[in-house]
Amino acid sequence: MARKTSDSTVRRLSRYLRRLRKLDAQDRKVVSSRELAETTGTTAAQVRKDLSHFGSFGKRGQGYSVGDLRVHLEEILGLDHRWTVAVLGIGKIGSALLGYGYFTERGFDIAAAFDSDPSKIGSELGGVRIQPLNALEEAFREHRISIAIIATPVEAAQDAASRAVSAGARAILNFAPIKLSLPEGVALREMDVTLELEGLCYLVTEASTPADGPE
Amino acid sequence: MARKTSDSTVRRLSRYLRRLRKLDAQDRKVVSSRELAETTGTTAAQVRKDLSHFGSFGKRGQGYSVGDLRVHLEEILGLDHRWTVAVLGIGKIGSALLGYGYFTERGFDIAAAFDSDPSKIGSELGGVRIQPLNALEEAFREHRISIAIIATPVEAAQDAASRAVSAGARAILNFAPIKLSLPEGVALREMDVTLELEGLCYLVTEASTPADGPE
DNA sequence: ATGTTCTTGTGATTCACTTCACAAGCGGGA
DNA sequence: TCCCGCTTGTGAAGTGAATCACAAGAACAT
Repeated sequence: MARKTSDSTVRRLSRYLRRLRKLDAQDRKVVSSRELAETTGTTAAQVRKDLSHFGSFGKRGQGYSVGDLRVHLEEILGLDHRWTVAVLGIGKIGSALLGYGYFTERGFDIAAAFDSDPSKIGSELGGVRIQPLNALEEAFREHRISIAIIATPVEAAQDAASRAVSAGARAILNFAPIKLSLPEGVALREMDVTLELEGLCYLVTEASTPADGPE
Repeated sequence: MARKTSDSTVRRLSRYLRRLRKLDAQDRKVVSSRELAETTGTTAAQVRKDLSHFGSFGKRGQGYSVGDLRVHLEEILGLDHRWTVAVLGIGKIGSALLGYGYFTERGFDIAAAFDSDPSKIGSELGGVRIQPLNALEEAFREHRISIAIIATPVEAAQDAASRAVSAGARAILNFAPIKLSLPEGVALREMDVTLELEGLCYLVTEASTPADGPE
């Protein structure tokens, strides 16, 4: 089943799941596609299309069982078990990630942290000891780490990523403002603050240029 | 000119600009759509389509002038002047942002920082003094802040955002894992680490389920 | 001049995602 | 049992973005 699920669909599924977990915590039993849509910023039809891609989880006339759908989505997204991640580069962003509370709560454990700066190595942050890069291979093997978060300065990002991949990483979350080149089959997502800020600048600028027309 | 530029186009323009600045620093004079495409992860046709949306900047047979195109893009994106931003919520992420070096370098100045925790107020981080939320309106006015970065805990995010908007913010960059509701006309971009991580989990999981067929 | 080579700019086409619209089905009440 | 209100699941239609493909044009050599 389920061929070629687009990135945007996956992102929406995550949002649905987030909502479902909240509803579940509130002991809600059922939810309609309409409500799910409104609270996650999409349309009812979209919700149903997204879900129907993976099976038929609802009851006509009733809606979806919060608990069941939650379990289904967790399974679809691969979130029915915890994930172990590593952070490479313990600068401002890396440090923030090590102490970021939502991770554990959402099923992600940071098992290892790496930096090349000798003065940082050995210290502990958020309960994780910072190790030198040459400990990377062993740590990845030992903890079965499959996701690497790249938070190094831009010059070091490609090397760090390549190294993580050869050590076994199958997915990279990249905070460095650079286009990483990775072997086929390694998943990649980017988090680029300045890129998003620049996008906002465009929107603000565009909205205030009296340049053209109504709307 | 230029009606309805899509988000994805704007994002690509940012990437082109980033590349052009680098080429400019290396004293490169011209660049082809092909090279620009390869170094930013898209196709030559896409680059030309994106640019032609705003005008005709290249020379047939030659390519684009690095300097000229850079200036054009900076103007299009509204990056021909500096922007002043505020950070709301000085927890892990907020602190990281205050010290994040790339901002200044990229034309963004953090002019103000706010938190509700009395123990944080008054202290200085990255050269910015942390203020109480009730100083927000005045600071926004004084510094003409148009972009607010929301880095509060999820419960406080909607309030913080609404307040920033009524104080004059015209764009919000939201780090809190919640769908903000904002008045029409206010630009919004989201940075959600767990959402991206979950997306990666899906990709990794999908890639390793022998479930169905060959590619 | 003329031809060759190169790269842009852009209509036409293809592709993928979203929205629409409605039959199918469930539960509850009379 | 039969009807009615409600919501799902899903083909069909619509929309918008990415890709293709090629004419237009620029430089340069001969």
